[in-house]
Amino acid sequence: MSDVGTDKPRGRPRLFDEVVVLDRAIDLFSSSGFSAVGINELTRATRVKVGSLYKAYQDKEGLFSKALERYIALREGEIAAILAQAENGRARIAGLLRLYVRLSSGKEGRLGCLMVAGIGEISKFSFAGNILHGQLSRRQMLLADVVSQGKADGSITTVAEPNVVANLLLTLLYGMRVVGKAEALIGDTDAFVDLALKVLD
Amino acid sequence: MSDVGTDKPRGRPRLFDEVVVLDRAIDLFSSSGFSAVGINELTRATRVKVGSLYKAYQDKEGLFSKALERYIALREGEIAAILAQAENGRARIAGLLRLYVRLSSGKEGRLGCLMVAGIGEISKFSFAGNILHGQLSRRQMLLADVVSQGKADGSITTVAEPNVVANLLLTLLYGMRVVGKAEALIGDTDAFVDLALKVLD
DNA sequence: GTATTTAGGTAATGATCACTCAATAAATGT
DNA sequence: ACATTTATTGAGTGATCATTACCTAAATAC
Repeated sequence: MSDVGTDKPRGRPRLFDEVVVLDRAIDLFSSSGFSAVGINELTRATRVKVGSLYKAYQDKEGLFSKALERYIALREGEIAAILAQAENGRARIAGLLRLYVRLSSGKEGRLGCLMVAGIGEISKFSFAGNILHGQLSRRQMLLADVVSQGKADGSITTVAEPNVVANLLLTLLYGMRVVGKAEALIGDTDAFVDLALKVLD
Repeated sequence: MSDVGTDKPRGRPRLFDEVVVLDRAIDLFSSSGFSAVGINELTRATRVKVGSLYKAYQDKEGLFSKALERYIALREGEIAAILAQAENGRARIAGLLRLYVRLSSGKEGRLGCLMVAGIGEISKFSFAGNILHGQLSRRQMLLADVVSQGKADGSITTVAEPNVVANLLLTLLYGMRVVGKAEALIGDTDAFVDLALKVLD
């Protein structure tokens, strides 16, 4: 074993835990949006001094971008786990809908979605805009893929094109995050998911 | 005729056109969010000096609230017209879905939805938060009402409760605004609407 | 050892932030 | 005419904004 890539980094090692910093940034940006969160607030929440923050992330959008990438990775991990344990395409979609109902309820719902927050200010981003667009299209493709699986395994019978179904599901997922942030995703959540699944018939 | 309420106002008349000011504010806040728009930007766009703006609206949230109220009134007007000309409940829902597809496409889609922008920063609002919550619940009730009408006239056959259907439709409408802002509401829009209407079957 | 590299910490940058105040202007009421 | 009311204007408020420069600290490389 040559342990490639494990060689010691050159300068002084980082003292702060990047994962913690990004998680705090995720929470702040999710609940208030990019512009509403100041560097002061970020330094207070992360306990990382402003100089270190700028050395590590160049600027505010750089920090936002890294937080967004971590947010996406975490969510995609959750989703992969849900997809893996479901027995067919329809069950996978049902699992995703249930996940987003949960994400859009209670405290987590009020916190909000970093993707939605980012899209709200997408016009002012350079690099972060690419991340947002990329994630939207990857999510759309993933949904279309699952719909195709469901059509193949017989659990999804709609004659609609997988891309159209995926578009509608994508819209539903992010719509839940908006409505849930305002605590307006109320009522029988099982009935809500069952109803949404009708677009697969 | 006594022309009640038409008596001349007491002091110096307003020089600026409030409708124009609010429309500019709607555009700015919709596309960037509340915190991202500065007073400077608002004075430049409206050509109203900062002092006059503050005399008229007290503070930035006051201006945002008035803009939001106008935005809601305009949209509800559009919606009322669409509902009035449709022959049954299902056609009314179809009309609303088509409206939001249009709102979520092209330049208007990129501009974004002021409701969604407001919800994104709802935690920092006092008065504006009530407007947002109120509009969400009124829209939810309107949707449930139209679904009930469709059930009564036979054009909507689902056994799901109108409230659940309304919740799903509400989620779809705002989801379209999010996805549309990122220019990701693509593909066959007629097929999209047809598919969404399946939740009424 | 010394040089190099990277991070931490702090004070300070100019710009912009939301907001206020006092003076002036233009209308109505009596 | 004169008092009252409301709007306009523009300078000025302190606070906060994102960002940088500079010095020190801690690691590796030679």
